[in-house]
Amino acid sequence: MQEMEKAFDFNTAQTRWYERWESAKVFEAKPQSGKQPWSIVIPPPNITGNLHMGHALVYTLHDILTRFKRANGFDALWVPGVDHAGIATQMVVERQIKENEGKTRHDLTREQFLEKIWAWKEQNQGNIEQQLRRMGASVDWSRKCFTMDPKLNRAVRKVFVDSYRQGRIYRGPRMIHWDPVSQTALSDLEVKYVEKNGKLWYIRYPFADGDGYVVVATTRPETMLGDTGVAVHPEDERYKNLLGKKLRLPLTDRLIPVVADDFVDPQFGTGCVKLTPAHDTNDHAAAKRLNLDSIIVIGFDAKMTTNAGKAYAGIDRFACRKRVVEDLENLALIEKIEDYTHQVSVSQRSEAVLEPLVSTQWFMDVKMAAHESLEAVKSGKIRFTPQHWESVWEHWLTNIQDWCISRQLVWGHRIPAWTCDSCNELHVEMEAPSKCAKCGHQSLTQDHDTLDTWFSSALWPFSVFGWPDKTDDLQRYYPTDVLITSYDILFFWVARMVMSGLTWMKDIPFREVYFNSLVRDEHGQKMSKTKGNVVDPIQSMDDFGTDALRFSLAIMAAPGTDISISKSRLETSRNFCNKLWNAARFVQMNLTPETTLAIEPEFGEAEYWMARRIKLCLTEATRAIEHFRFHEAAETLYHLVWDDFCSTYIELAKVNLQNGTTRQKVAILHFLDILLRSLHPFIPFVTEEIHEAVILERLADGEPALLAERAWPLAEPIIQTEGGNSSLIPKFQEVLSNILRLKADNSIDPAMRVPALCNLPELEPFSEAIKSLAKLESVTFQNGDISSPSRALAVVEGGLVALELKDKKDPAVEKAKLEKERDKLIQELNSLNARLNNPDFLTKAAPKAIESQRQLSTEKEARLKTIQAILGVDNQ
RNA sequence: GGACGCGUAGCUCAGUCUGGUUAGAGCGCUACCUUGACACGGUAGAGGUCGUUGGUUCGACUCCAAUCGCGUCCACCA
Repeated sequence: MQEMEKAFDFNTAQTRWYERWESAKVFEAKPQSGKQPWSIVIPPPNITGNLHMGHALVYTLHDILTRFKRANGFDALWVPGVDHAGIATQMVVERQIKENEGKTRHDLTREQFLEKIWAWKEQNQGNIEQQLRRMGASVDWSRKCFTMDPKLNRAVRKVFVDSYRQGRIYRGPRMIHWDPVSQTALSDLEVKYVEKNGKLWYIRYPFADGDGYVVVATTRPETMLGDTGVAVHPEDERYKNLLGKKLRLPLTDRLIPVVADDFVDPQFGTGCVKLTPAHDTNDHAAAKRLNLDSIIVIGFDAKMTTNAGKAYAGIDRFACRKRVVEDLENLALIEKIEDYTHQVSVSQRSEAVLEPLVSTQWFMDVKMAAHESLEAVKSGKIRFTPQHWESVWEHWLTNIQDWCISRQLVWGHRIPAWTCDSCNELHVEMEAPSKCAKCGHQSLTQDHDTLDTWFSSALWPFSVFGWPDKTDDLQRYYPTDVLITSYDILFFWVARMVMSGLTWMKDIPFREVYFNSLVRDEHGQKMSKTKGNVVDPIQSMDDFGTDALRFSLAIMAAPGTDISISKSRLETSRNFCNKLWNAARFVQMNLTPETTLAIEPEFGEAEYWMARRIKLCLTEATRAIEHFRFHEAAETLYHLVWDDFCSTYIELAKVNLQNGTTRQKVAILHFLDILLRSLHPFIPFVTEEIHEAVILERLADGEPALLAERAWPLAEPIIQTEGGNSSLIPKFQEVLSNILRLKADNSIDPAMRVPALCNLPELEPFSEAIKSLAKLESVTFQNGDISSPSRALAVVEGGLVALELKDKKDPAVEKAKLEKERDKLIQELNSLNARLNNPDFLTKAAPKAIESQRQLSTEKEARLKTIQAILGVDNQ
């Protein structure tokens, strides 16, 4: 038998056990097992990514569920994988090339650049995978996927081609968000609005004929070079007479009309809006209605085009802004300038200020799929936890716009579309066509664009199982059971998975969605590098152990609330692991080799009580996990171990451990075994380590040697045993703590042994325990009055305890304590009795409620009587 | 402009959906204890009336309304 160290050493346990589990294939799905399947897919982390607290939380919750299901007899499968993360990865590698070689991506061919990214990917994918192992994630590595694997790429092409043929995907010029830094189009979702302090320039636009001008207000003066009209509200009396008049657009030689459209807010600015259809979403829509021209004055490089005029062509848009304002000022065409805070659209990834531009891109029409997805949640086929996300879901899907899916990046799934070099005929095919279907020409060029990263993520719940092939895995594990993810990708990912699942699998991708919390710092602040308050999960695991990290996250994970992670929380969890470790160490030290789990234990009062506590807590924990109430489960088990098992049961069992029969000793082994199995999903390493040290060589025949393979213990016969007097242990606890309190109140050295008395003879069997735990000279149980002037008294449920203190007794202290308790009781009784005398309460409240209040009142009366009696004695 | 979340002990948070004992936890704090599982420990204790106001109810931290404060998301106000 190996000796257990005094403190749990998490460092060695961590690597050791993951390797054991992995090589024993504990985490691999077992389709042939005949067990009911249960599956979950990982939200694939970016290959650029490093484990952060958000990941740590998501993986912890995944793993708790997966291990829990596995232990409950399911063929549990957790599919791991990573995401290629188009823009993010390309940006990282670009930066690296710049640093190492001083080159930009334009100095490389597409192929050279791609090669470098693949090399980088090979180098980095292992990093996040290793971190997943450190977390203890029980994923099935044999089914690991990468979003750009050939298998998944085929699924992407299949969806693209079929969607195109069904008319769901189309190509055309549309106004899109252009990122001039990353040089790509973005979808609406990838746009972030940040508040910036800017100016509102009021510019005079002179009438073409005669004197006078109108004044327009703008935040972007440089776009005026592309203006093709000025709009006012049709009902605006100030400007009604101007409709149809021509204006001379300053700095150009163009004449533009004054037009009416009701999108104009007469209250804002001057009530006149300049229209730049090529560079503003609103203006673009208005120009369409009003039949105005669109003039592109800003190019994809964010520099002014030749359309902007000789004086400005080639200048960057922001430099041009300054120039335009100067020029207008020189012409006295600036009416005034106001400070103005407004929302500027930037790329969520690159933070670059975006330019709305008209560009030819690929789009996906998602109206139909959105409608079905809405129904799936409304009808309850998919359930959200917390539920309030359903309203967000509904709002977004009801107002959904077509999705811009093409990106001008090289890293990603290349669009399977080819154009004939001769006749320009478009071919959308799974494979490159050998010749043009229209003219027979053999030279075709593939579209240079790639797909939005989320396009492949959307297919994840079925592409990982080999779709479009009808594989066994797909058959068995789709739909998955649960999705656990962060709410910030509700639209990006969750909605798109549901839409594509319903479209391509004709079935939902998962039955339940649990939105995990945001992890914040110890003061509830969002973590950010600039604030410097980032808590690193790797560091946390180094300092406190993986189990401590996992347990901390789990016990804080109340649905719908944020998590504050702090050093002190991690310490608490580490201490808990250590407590469990030491309890086990104590058990190990006291057992003989012949004490095994094959032996049926003999129960006394303490054992019946402990079994009841275990059953109650395990029932609660089971229910809690099934309802994603991980914090409740963790907390319940925490107190079961610490308060019930360590503080109460072990103390009571010490006598039996020293002198008892084998059957008496084996009870504690069973309890420990059950606790280990209950806690394993939360803290797998320490429990497995203890299991090896204490349980392994005492297992009953046929039990698996690894804790990770053993069953969830709720159905154990050992904890279904009913017997004993259920009120005895709580009474014992109350008596013990009152004796200790009397010692403390009377300033008696805890080590000083004095005699004690108690008039609850049924506690006689616990006299040894009480004597040793309270360090008493003796403890006598007897019926009747035990009060005396030389004894300190305390009232317990149904009786009294007394300490024989002789002249050390401090009557003033005792009197004050009792009076305080008496006053409190009187107050409580007053309000209780007022309620019980209220006819409305008696007629309207539930009988159950009335009964419990009555009982309470009776108990309090009894206690009050006892106290009054003692006070009476003292007063004499 | 909409929608949502949060406001409970010094700190970080549970509890509120399903109204009913004395509102809980961890950390921190006070006093004491190195007792042979554990000082990453033990014992005893102090500390909140649940943002504010009003309503519903026999009864509200819990339900409703209003209000203040904080946070988040969505939306084309130049």
